[in-house]
Amino acid sequence: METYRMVLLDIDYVTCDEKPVIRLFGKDKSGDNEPIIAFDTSFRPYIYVLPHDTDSCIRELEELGIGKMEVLEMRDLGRMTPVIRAEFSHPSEVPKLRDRIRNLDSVRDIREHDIPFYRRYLIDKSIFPMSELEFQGEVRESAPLVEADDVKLVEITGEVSSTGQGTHELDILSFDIEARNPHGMPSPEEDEIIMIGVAGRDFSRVISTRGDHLDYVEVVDDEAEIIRRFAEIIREEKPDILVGYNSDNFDFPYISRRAEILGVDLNPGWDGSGIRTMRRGFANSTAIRGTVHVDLYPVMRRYMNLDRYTLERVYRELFGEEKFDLPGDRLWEYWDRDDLRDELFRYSLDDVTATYRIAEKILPLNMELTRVVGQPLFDISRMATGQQAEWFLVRKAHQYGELVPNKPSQSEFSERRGRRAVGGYVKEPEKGLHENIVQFDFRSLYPSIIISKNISPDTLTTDPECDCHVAPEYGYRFLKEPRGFIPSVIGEILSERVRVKGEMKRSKDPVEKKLLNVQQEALKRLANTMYGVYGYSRFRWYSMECAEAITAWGRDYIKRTIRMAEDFGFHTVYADTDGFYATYTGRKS
DNA sequence: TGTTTGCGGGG
DNA sequence: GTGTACGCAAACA
Repeated sequence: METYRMVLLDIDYVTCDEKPVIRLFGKDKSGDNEPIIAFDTSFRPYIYVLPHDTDSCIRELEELGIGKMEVLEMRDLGRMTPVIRAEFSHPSEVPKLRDRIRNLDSVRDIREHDIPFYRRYLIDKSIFPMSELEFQGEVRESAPLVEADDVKLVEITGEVSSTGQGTHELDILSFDIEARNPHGMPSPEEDEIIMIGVAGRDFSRVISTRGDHLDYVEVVDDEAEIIRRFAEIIREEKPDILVGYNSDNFDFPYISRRAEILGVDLNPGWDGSGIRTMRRGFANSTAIRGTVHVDLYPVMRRYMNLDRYTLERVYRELFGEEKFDLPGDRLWEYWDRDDLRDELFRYSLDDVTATYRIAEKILPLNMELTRVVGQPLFDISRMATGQQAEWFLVRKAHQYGELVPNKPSQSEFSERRGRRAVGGYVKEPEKGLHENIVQFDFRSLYPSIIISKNISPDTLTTDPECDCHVAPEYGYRFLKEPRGFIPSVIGEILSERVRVKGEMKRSKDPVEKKLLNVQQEALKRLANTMYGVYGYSRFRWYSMECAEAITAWGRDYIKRTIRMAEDFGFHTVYADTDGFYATYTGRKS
């Protein structure tokens, strides 16, 4: 048995002899950064059962065939409650049995029955994707469902833990396809792929069937060969991250369909698996096992506020330069005409280089969010910020011994929808040019209010006798003691941010300084997300009372501050939520 | 005024 | 995958 260290990139589970096997994909840090798959056969799924009566509940669960059970005390929205931790042999048992368990006479409720198995593993083992982890293991000749001879295989035979190390120089590969499109948007049913551009740290090239006079073009025989070569590059390079722009919904589905039509078998995954496209509601997501595929389009939509999110627009916004562009509907002409073809090659190369540059700029923040939230970058890059906050809280709940509330049912969801908390106080700006303006604003107003007023679903009370903070306008009461779950978590985030900022100030190394800056930025984003999620209708810790109380206190504070300023002779010209602008008149208004 | 539908990105 | 999912503007009733 030896100790291994690896940077965790991807995680999944497979079934072997009817048992689940967790597989961790990453780069070996105890070796020479080579690809490694570590697998763990010892982890089992479980849910929490809240009984009316513990003994009869255990009996009823035994009758259902639940073998392993443990009685625990956990906190449920502030109240200590006995729970039964019921273990299953396989994740697929959970959806099969949970409704029957929920409907047992002795059962009050069930919890944490919808946590994907790989997420449960990350949370329970306190390990973080894009960070280094350490484990005891033994090298194996083979691993469950792995058909590859170029990856190190290790069975986990001892404890898994985080080393706390986070630095790892990222290996990013970007890609972009071009198709011949004589009738508008290309359709994979009839329109061939003519180019695939790829770019890494110190190379960029275009794979195509033409263009052999250009040094950046790799010429291959036919379309099937373009696709095969692309999959081969991914398989051989095994980059940490593969990025595209709208690649979830365009490039990858297109490549997959063309490969299918042409009869090309693709296996770019570390385990020899192919391109997997999954339906996620309306949109798709596409994954390659081992390599983290990040579609920058949803990332950029969340990252900045623009009218449009075309690659051109986003690139201009980030770098202040124009990208080489061609009219999209005429690209096929550029391919067909000898005098225009070189421009199409340049366009392809420019697109893929732009994608790479955007990735270099944007991924660090997503890496840090991944490290803080503790879910895979693949998921984080596709999650709404509210979801990121929620998964962060699910992890914290496990750490604190708190039960995670269930997701809202369809009826709860539709009831919540449409209800909106009143927002911040706004005083419409006075028209005109104002001179000698003074400005005031609160630093992170809402997070501070949540902490100072202890606003949390588990501190909300109807007890008129309690020692409470009472919300203005609404009169909602929040216990002063003990500290609520969400205020504690926000407090943790903010003090961690203070620590990181201090370290940043002390640091002399510019690279380290930059990393620490991104770290504190990620923490700031997470803290600022927390106030909004109380009113987010899919949120597990949803509470309209909390959402309303926060903004009510916010309005109260800003209005009182404005009043005080006016008593000193200031005149407010404009105010919004957490700050205001004023002129000095010297007169009390 | 409230409710339903359609779209974004990609070539 | 312990699945089934966004958010907004425009069009419509």
